Amino acid sequence: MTQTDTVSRILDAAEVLFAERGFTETSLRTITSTAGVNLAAVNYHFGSKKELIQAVFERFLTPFTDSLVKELDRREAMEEPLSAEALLNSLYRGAMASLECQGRDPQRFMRLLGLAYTQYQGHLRRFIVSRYGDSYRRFAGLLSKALPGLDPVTFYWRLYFMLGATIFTLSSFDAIEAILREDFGAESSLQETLERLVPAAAAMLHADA
Amino acid sequence: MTQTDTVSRILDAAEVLFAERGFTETSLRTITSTAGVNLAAVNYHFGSKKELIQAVFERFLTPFTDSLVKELDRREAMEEPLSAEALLNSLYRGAMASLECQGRDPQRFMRLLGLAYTQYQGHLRRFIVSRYGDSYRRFAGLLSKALPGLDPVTFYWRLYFMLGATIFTLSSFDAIEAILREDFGAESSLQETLERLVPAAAAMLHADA
DNA sequence: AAGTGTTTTAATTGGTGGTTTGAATTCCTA
DNA sequence: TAGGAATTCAAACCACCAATTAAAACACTT
Repeated sequence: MTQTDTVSRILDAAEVLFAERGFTETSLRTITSTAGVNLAAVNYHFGSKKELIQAVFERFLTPFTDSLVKELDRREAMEEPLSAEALLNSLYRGAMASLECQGRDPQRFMRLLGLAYTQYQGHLRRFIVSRYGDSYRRFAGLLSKALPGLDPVTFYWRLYFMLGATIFTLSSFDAIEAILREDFGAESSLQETLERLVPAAAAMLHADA
Repeated sequence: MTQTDTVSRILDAAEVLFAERGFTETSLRTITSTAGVNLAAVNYHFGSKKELIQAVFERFLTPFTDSLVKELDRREAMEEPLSAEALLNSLYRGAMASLECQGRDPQRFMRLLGLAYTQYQGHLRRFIVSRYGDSYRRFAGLLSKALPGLDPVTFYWRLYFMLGATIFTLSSFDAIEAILREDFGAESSLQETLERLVPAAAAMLHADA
C-alpha cells in the first residue's frame, strides 16, 4: 500500500462518513476501520482530526473552484454581456460537471458544504472563506454587474438568500425528495431541482427592491 | 431552588450552549455547571440528553407555532383573499413578535432550527415534523392557494428554497452582517433583513415556471 | 412533628474519544 | 544489497463523556 493510497483511502472514507453523520459524530476509529488503515495513520498523515476535515474540503473545493474560475474566464472572454441566469447556470452546471467527471457525488458535496456552515463553530467557514473567497468574490462581482441599479447591500443579502436556498435544499435533497415523492408520487432528480432553482434564484435577484 | 427553577435554568443554559456549539459539542457537564445545578439533574428531570434537546425545541416551537396558528385563524376569518406576501409577513412578523415578547433571541432560535435540520441522523427533524407538521402544512396550503396555477411540485420545492434562505441567513446573521458592515459600512438589523427577505421570497414564489 | 414522596447531591461506572509512543516493517536510494 | 528514511502497527494514555446509584436534603400532608 503506497503512501498516496493510504491518504486517499482515509479521505474517501472520511468524506462519506462526515457527510452521513457530521464531524463530531464520526470518530477516527470508524474512519480508519472503514478505510482499512491503522488508527495512527490519520495523525501521522494529517496531524489532527481538524486538519483531516480541512483536507476533505480542500480535495472537494479546489477542483470545484478552479472549474468555476475557468468558466468565468471563458465567459468573460466572449465579451457578451452576461445575464444573471447565465451566470447562475455557469455556477451550477460547471460545478456539477466538475464533480461528476471526478466521480464525486454532488449531493455529498452539498451536504458537506451545509455542514461546514453550521457545524464546528465556524472554523470551517473561516477556512473556506480565506482559501476560496477571492474566486467567489469575482463571481459575485460579475453577477452584480448583471443586475444594474440594485443597491449593493440588497444584492449581497439576496446572494446569501440564494446561497442558503441552494445549500439547504441540496444538502437535504434526499429527505425533501422523499417527502415530495410520498405526497405527489413525483420523482425529482438533482438535475431537475437545479433547473427549478436557477429561475427561482434569478427571480429573487431581479425582484424590485 | 424550586423544581421549575432548576428545570428552566437547565433549559436556559442548554438553549444558549446548543445554539453556540451544537449538540454533540455541548456536554451535560457544561450545561449543568453554567446552569449552577447538579449534573444528575438533567437525567432526573429530562431522562436523557436527547430528551433535553427535544425539550429545548418544544419550549421554543410551541409558542412560535401557536402564534402562527392564531394569526392564520385571524387572517382567514377576514375572508379577504390572502396574498403570498401577506402570508409571509404573517409568518415572519408573528413569529418574531412571539419570540421577542417572550424575551427570546430570534437569532438563537433560527440557529437551533438550522442545527435541527442539518443533523442528518435526524431524530430532531422527525420530532419537529411529527409535533408541528400539521400547523405548517396548513400554512403551506394557504400559501399554495395564494399562488394559483403553480404546479404543486414546483411550489413545494420553492417552499424549501425559501425555508433554506430563511434558516441559513438568519442563523448566520451575525457573520453575514459583520461581512457586509466591513465591506459597505452599512449596518443591518434583523428587522431590516426580514424586510429584504419577504419581497425576495415572494418574487421567488411568483416566478414563471 | 412524623412520615411520605420528591428533589438534589456526590461518587462511581463503563465506555469512547483524540492523540502519542516506540518498535516493527516497508520503501527507496546509494 | 546494505542502510537509512518513511510508513505502519499495536498498545497505551489520559481526558472526557452520559448515565446510574444510594444517601442526604427538602417539601408537603396528616
